[in-house]
Amino acid sequence: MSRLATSPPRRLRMPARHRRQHLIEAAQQIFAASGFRGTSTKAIAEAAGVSEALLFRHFPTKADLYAAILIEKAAATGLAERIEEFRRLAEGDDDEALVRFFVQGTIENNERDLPFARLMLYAALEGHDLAVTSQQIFGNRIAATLEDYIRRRQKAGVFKAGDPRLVALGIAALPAYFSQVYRILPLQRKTFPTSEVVELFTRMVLDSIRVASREAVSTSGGRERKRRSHGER
Amino acid sequence: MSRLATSPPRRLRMPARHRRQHLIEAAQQIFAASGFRGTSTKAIAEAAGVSEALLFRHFPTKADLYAAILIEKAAATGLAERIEEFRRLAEGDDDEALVRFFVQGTIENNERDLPFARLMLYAALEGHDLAVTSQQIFGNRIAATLEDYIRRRQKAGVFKAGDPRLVALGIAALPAYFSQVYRILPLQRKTFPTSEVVELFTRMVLDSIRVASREAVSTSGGRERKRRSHGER
DNA sequence: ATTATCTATAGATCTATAGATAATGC
DNA sequence: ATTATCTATAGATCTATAGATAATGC
Repeated sequence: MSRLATSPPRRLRMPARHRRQHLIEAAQQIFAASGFRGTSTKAIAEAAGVSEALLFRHFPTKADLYAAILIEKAAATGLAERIEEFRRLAEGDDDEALVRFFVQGTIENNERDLPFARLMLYAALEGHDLAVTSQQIFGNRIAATLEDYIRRRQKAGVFKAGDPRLVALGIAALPAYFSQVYRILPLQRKTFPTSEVVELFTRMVLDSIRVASREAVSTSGGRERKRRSHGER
Repeated sequence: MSRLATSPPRRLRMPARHRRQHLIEAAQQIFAASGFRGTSTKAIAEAAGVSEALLFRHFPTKADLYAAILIEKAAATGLAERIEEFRRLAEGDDDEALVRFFVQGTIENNERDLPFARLMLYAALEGHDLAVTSQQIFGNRIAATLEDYIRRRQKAGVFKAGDPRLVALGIAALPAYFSQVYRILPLQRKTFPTSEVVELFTRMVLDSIRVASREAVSTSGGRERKRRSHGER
C-alpha cells in the first residue's frame, strides 16, 4: 500500500481518561443521529478514529457506553445551576421573570447541545429508563418547582385555576415543542431568532395563565372571582 | 385449541391482499416500538406469524414495507375529513370552536392510533422524509389554514400581534406536547382524562392569543362558563 | 394450475474477545 | 514495565433469495 507522506500510520495515544472522554463525545454524535439500536460500534469507532477493540476496552458493552454518555452529559449540561436559579426565582412573585427564564432556558439548553437533545428524545422513544431520561426530558425537579409556584400563585388569585401539573405542562409545551420542531428535528426550513421566540412565547404563556387584567371583572368565570386586591402571600 | 404433537403446522393461507394488509399492521406495531433500524424482519415475521420469506415476497425490502406503512396509514387516519371540517370552521369567526376543535382533534388523533404516532416520531428522528413525515407531524395543510386564520383575526384586531407561524406553533404546542409526554412516550405515570385537558388547554390557548379586552366582551361568554363546570360530557 | 407458504441458506454486518505490537514513563 | 492500541476473528444476527411443498380454485 502506498503511504502518503502526510499521513503516516500515526498512532496517536491518549491517556485512558482522555480517550474515554473522546469516545463518549464521538459516540454521542452517532447515537444522536441514529439511536441506540440504529448505531453500530463500528460506526462509533470510525467516527472516533480508533479500532472497535479499543472501544470495547473502555466500555465492556455498547450499552455501557450509552449509559456512560447519559450519566456524563446529564451532569455536565449545567442543569444544576439552572435549577438553582430557577428555585430562587420561584421564591419571588415576578411571574414574567420566571416565565422568561424558563422559556429561554429551555430553548437555549436545547440549542447548546442539539445532539444531546436528539439523544434524549431517542432514549425516551426507545425506552431506556436510566432515570436520567425522564428527568432530562422534562426536568423533574424544575417541573416540581414550577408546579409549586403555580399552586401558590393560584391561591393568591393571580393565576387561573387548573390542575398545576397540566398548567405546568402547558407552559413547558411552547419552548419544548418549538425546540423539537425547529431545532431538534429537521422539520422546518425557515427558522426564527431565539430572542423573538422567547418574547412572543413569554407573553403568550403569561396571558394564558394569569387572571386577566387587574381591574377587569374576571372573564373566565368560577372561582377566580375570590381574587383579592392586596398583595399575595 | 391446544396444539399438541398431533396437530399439524396448520398453515392458514390468506389471499395476497389480506396478507399484505395484515403484514402492514403487524409491522407497524414493531416499527412503532423500535424504529426502523431497531426492528428486524425476523421480529416482524414472528409478530405476524409467518416466515420471513413470505414477508419478502410481499415487500422486496424492509424499506419498502416501511414505506408502505407510511403511505397506507397517512391516508387512513381520517385526516382528510378533519382538514375539511377545520377549513369550514376557519371561515367563520368562532375562535373558541376553532381552538377546541384543533386541540381536541390533535389529542384524539394521537390517541386513536398511538403506534402510528410513535412511528411518526421515529420517522422524524430517523429522517425518513417521504414527504409524509413532516406532513403528518404537524399536518402542513392544517398548519397553513391555522396561520391564515390567525392572520385574518390579527387584522380584525381580535388576536394579538406576532408572527403567525410562531403563534400557530404556540397553539399546536399544547396538545402536541401533552400527547407526546402523556400518551406517546412512557414518561408520566399519572394521566388526565382528555376532556379535562381539552377544556383547560382551549382556555389557555384562547387567552394567549386574543386581545384582552375582547375577551370580556365577545362570543365565548355564556356557553363557556357552562362547560367549565367539572362534570364530564 | 396457480398461488401462498415454508425450510434452508448465503452473504453481510454486528458485538465482543484473544493475542500481538508499539508507544510511553521509569 | 506498563499501557494504549491494533489486527484478526468467533459467533450471533441481519436482510434477502432459491427452491420445495401444500392449499386453493378450476
